[in-house]
Amino acid sequence: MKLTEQYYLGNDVVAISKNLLGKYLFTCIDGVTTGGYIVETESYNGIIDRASHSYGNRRTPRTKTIFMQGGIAYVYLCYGIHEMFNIVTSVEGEAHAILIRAVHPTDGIEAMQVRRNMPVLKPAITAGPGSVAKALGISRNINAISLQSDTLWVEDRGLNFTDDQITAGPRIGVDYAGEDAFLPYRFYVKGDTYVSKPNR
DNA sequence: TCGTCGATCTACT
DNA sequence: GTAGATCGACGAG
Repeated sequence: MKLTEQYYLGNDVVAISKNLLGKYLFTCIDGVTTGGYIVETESYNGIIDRASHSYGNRRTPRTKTIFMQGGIAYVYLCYGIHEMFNIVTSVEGEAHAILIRAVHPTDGIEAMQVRRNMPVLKPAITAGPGSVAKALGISRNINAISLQSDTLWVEDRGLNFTDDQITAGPRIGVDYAGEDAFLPYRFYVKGDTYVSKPNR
């Protein structure tokens, strides 16, 4: 059930992003397992993608994780507040990454509510990348961790969405990326309550 | 060393 | 609809 290392090594990051919809993402942090199935992703297509941290082959202490071999997590801080969780794909040096923007929770919902300080369950609990990371207990100290570990992994439980249930569109919050901001690299499940911005 | 700003979310008007 | 939060990465000098 757990996706194999091989799954993450493909060189078509956009295809993998789309395929990840319906896969189950789990974390086991502090002995608590939380997770659900992925309903929204964005692709970051290596050093030629102006929206990516790796654009122009920019290697720094922060971005070096993206350049590693696929099958690991890339976690970083944005706006000084939010941690973002990405899955690194392809082989070493390609710098492909997939941002997990929204998850439909199925397991450990109470623990997520505590982490989010959200006593009443609302769709916003895992809608948006900052929310997903916080709800799942993901922080920068699991940056570069393997998705074969027992802390963080993705499962295939046979849930599949058809093309007419999936929408592709431009990515969010990447206006600075020029032409690349318009690429249809964002995928989400049409009509799912937990998608962050259904109307874009 | 310093200044700028970001793959965002929430609360409040 | 819009402002404020809040900090580290990065490029300029």
